[in-house]
Amino acid sequence: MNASQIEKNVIALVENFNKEEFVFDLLKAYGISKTSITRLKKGDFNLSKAEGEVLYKSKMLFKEIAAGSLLNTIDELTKDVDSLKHNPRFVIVTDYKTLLAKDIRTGLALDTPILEIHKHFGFFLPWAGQEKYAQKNENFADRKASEKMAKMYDILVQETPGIYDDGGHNLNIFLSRLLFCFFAEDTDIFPIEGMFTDTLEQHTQKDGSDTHTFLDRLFKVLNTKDNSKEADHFKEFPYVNGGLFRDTIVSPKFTAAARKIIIECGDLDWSEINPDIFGSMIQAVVNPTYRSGLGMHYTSVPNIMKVIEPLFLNELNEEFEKHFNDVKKLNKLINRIAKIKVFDPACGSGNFLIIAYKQLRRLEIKILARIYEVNHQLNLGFPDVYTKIKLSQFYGIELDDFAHEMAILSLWLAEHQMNKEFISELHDYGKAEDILPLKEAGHITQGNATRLDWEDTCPKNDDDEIYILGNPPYLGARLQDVNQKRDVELAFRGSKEYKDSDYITCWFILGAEFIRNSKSKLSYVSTNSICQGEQVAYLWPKIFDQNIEIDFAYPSFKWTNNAKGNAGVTVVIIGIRNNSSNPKYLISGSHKGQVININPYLTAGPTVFINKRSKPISFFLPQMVMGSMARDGGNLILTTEEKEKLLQVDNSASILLRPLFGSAEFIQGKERWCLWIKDDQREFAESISNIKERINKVFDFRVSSKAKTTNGYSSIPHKFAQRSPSDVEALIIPRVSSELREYLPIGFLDSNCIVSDSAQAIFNPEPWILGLISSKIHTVWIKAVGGKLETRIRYSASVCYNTFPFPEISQKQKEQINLHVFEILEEREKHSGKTMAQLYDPNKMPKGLKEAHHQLDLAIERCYRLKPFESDTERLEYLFKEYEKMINKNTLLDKPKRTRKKKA
DNA sequence: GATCCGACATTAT
DNA sequence: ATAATGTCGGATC
Repeated sequence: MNASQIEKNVIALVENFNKEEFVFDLLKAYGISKTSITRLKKGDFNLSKAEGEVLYKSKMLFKEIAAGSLLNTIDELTKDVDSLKHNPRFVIVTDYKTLLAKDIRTGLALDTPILEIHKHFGFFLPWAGQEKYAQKNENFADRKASEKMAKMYDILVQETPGIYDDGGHNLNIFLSRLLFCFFAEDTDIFPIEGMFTDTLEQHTQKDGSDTHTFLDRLFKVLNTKDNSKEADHFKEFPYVNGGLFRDTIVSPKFTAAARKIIIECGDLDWSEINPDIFGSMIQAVVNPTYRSGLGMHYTSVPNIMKVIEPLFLNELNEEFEKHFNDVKKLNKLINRIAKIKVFDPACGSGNFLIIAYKQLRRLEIKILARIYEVNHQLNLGFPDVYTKIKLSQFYGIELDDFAHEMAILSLWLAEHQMNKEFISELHDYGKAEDILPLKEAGHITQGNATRLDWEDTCPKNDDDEIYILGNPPYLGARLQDVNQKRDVELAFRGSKEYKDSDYITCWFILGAEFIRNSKSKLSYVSTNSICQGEQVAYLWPKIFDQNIEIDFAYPSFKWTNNAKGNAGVTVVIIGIRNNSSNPKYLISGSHKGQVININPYLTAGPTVFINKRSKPISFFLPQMVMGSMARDGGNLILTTEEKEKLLQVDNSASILLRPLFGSAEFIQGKERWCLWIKDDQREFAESISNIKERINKVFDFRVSSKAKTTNGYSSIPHKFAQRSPSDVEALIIPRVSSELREYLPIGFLDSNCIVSDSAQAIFNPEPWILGLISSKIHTVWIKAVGGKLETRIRYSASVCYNTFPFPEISQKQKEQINLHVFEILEEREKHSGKTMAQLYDPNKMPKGLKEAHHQLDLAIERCYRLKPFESDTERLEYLFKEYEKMINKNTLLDKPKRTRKKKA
């Protein structure tokens, strides 16, 4: 069935609207067969047992509700694990007035009056096997143009030795000018369509020998007011200026091939180019590491909107709604908008600035249209209007020279596009000045934002309304080079915590200083690492100390954009402002929840910083250590096949082999082995040639490592670099594991096993310790304060275990908990063929095991207090209070440790 | 000597 | 392709 037929069907459905049959009619409209629908109605296809729900495998989960909270219902349903097992493509909720739907695969949402559903018929096309087309062809023009430009760039660089001698600045300006010409000749900036490419083609030699002189001359013409004395074919070109053509640069020499490709570039339709992201794509042209993904790290428009809306756009829109009928106030609002400064201190090719610019221009259009409407009703005249928003309200800093050129250029392109929109939306009275000669540009500075004084780029007056935004670079502490390390050190003003902080913290600290005691606010897209684990206590006290607070946040979500390759990172969006009584919001998906406080873990609780510590705060708990770290280049570790092969050659080697348990081995039941050679066994070990070879390889690996500590371990190539106790029983706790499980998959290993560094261990453990660590209340703590690998649970001794507040319990209580632990082990034993991953699969966990855990949870929580806990929020708040108490007690006993608490 | 993290890395589906 | 889910070893404490 084709799309237009489906549209007709949906229109017919609306015209003959029938409440009882609605969902079935809808499916029918998309070509679902009659028999399927009959069986769905009868119930044997309906996988849901709930009243008013229809769950149709891989198609949809539908629910009708009485009037009320549609939004809450759809939120709940989209999280309903049992239903999602059946892979419904859409979740639909309706009260038969409004219909909300969510596309589970793409995350797109629909919110429409049910009688207007035909206007959105495309939303459900995937039922008919048709994906939403727009997505696939998005940015086609940008991509095509980028690919062509990349080709031209390669040829130029290849054939022009010394082109980089000035660091590429000359070439960057040259490319930027070319792009302007391509764009100008297709969008009425130049008086004749295609005049740049045509003139070049007609007035240069085919062999490319004079292309550069032509371009040099043309660029001069574009920078000259009076061209009357120029040759005829140059005369028609206008005066551009704006700084773009101000400086004299030398165009690179062209070959026939290079000239040909420049003409091909010109023949593309550049009017389709989208300045929002075009700059980022073109940037990839000169940045080889981004080449394969074409603009890998540009921020997608929806994500930019997530920053801009709560930062200032929502508030401006509310102002507009509030003064809808008051022309005076509306004019005042426009004047306010015309003074706002938007500042991106890591602007790249400017996409945040461009989107912000466009959004403000669109709001201005809306306001002007409304003013016109009111005046019209009052029979008042309405003079021609021009925009009051100027590119000079937009500020940026960017390290990369080419990107900074692109930011300036893209802002001009955006201005031109918005002028067109202004005129067409406000027909009759909306006017725009000629774009040429280019006037004010955005204030984009090239340089290292961590070292520059931001006020040199974006001057700050007392009553200025400045919005800082952007997506500054992330780089973990171990991945920074010396200069970047120094950048962070300077930003931290000498405080030692810089050493383990992500590179982006520079932008938070400098930004906080910039907005302190002013009307300005700030919001970035950031790696979520700064809101997890040890880093929280490094960065956030420095922000909050300046009387600054988090006013909105989007907790962790996965980074995506439309580029070919996506960066592997999970991000958050954080907005900060000077302390205020205005509301605060935690936002996720379509849900926006008002909360009393947002703490640096981006949850709604009180502000507490959990510092990592080397000993358990609950001092009577046994020490937890990391498993043994090989640092062997893989040479001391063997697969089962490798082990078998080794034993076939020499069976006596078996005394040197031990089963190795890291996280994957323990959770997923994988089998690996390691060579565990004691010093007095080394001679024997080296008598076996395969092992001797492995030891040599370990030596080579360690010697050639760039880490000094690893070099040191080359003296003991027969052993793991760092070894935790062997020949004792162990409690193993995976260092990284899935966040989807209800309980941490932990367990006991016998004394022959070696725990690898991908797991933590407690040696010679008492059984009740397993009970403590696998308890619900402990998991709540881990998930709140622990580090994460993206969103996965990352268990560490110093952040998770040593900080966990647990009361000192009696021997009798321990024995009580022991019994529950034995119960759990017994339940696991009943399914001995299953791996831990299977046993603890949140959907398939055996009932008995679940019940045993539940009983354990109750017993553990009774150690804290007799009154049962009602919710995880309550558990966490209680734990934070206990933590505070213990910290204060410790502070009295020994040297002070930093901890603070703010208002709840 | 011990560690927490990764604009990630690798395996399932 | 996308979804699921944890390695390995550096630089720092």
